[in-house]
Amino acid sequence: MARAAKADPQTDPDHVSDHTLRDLAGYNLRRTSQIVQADLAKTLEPLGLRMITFAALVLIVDNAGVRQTRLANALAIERSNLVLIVDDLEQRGLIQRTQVPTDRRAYALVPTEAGRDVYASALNAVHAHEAALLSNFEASEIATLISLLKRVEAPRA
Amino acid sequence: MARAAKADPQTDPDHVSDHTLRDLAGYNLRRTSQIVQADLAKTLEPLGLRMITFAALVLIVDNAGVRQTRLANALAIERSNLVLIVDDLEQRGLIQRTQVPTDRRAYALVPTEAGRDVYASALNAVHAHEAALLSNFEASEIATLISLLKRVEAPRA
DNA sequence: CAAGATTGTTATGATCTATAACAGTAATGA
DNA sequence: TCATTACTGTTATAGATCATAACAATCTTG
Repeated sequence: MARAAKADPQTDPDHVSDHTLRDLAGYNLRRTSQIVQADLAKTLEPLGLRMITFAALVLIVDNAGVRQTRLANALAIERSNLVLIVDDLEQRGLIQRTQVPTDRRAYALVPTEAGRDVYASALNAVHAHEAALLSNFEASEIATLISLLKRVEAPRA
Repeated sequence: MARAAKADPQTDPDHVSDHTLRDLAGYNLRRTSQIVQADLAKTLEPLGLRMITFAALVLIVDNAGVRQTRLANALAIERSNLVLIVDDLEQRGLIQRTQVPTDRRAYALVPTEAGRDVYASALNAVHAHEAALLSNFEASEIATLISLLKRVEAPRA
């Protein structure tokens, strides 16, 4: 609990003070996000999923039949960048591109049984990851954090 | 006030439900961070600064004489990636690489007068940007957000 | 039916990041 | 002392990420 003397920022001549940056919400957001994303990536790696691939799978399972343009909008990425992500999920047999009877341009994205299985285990892994990451937080504090993050985002939605 | 009928998520057949992702702190963190970073980048662009270049300049002004390895650690980036950032700042005449008498391998990074000027105006711009971004937040809420973000990061520091 | 808009796709370039290797220099220990 | 080891800044490189433009096929609209 007591800080080691040599690590005291006040007396360590090599300490780099970053209080100016740490007063900025944007900087803290960036740093925290980087750490959590890196950790989350490690959690999903054994399942063969990247963050964005996982997110796409979740939305396809939760919204069976969704089309690519709407999925890209929901993920806030470009349609063109979604193509390879959907290719990936399809090649792994987790989803399928099925024809839309009323529009021959579009594909309805539907999960396979395997896709639903991976969805379930990936979600479990991510939930466990978050519980560990936030183990020193009260449930109400996590709710507050998420609520505040959403409110920052909301005016621009 | 009242939501337009066609935009009601409950009745809009094209609505993509993302509640599963929105329950995850990591996903909200990612989305919010992306938005804020993009906005912040626009704020700094007129000053010829990128996010990371701005952050480096701030730390050099606040820690005159800091060396590159420590600066890279403070910014949580690789030394090799810092080189071009320092090159950039030096070529703009905002900082200087000065020799360290006790170690001929290292450079002490010090701000120029111009660097201090850009620091001041960039910081003003960023503060104004954050005030606008968080205009619907109480001061205490911003403090809470920053505090929570730091606590997520802290155990891994 | 003609003009315009939309869907998924490909190609491409910009940016960002991590890794490995290197020369020069410093620190360490036999 | 001097041989080994570690550190500093640097270069080169490859991977990942992302936005933009252009395209054919298809749909919508006037």
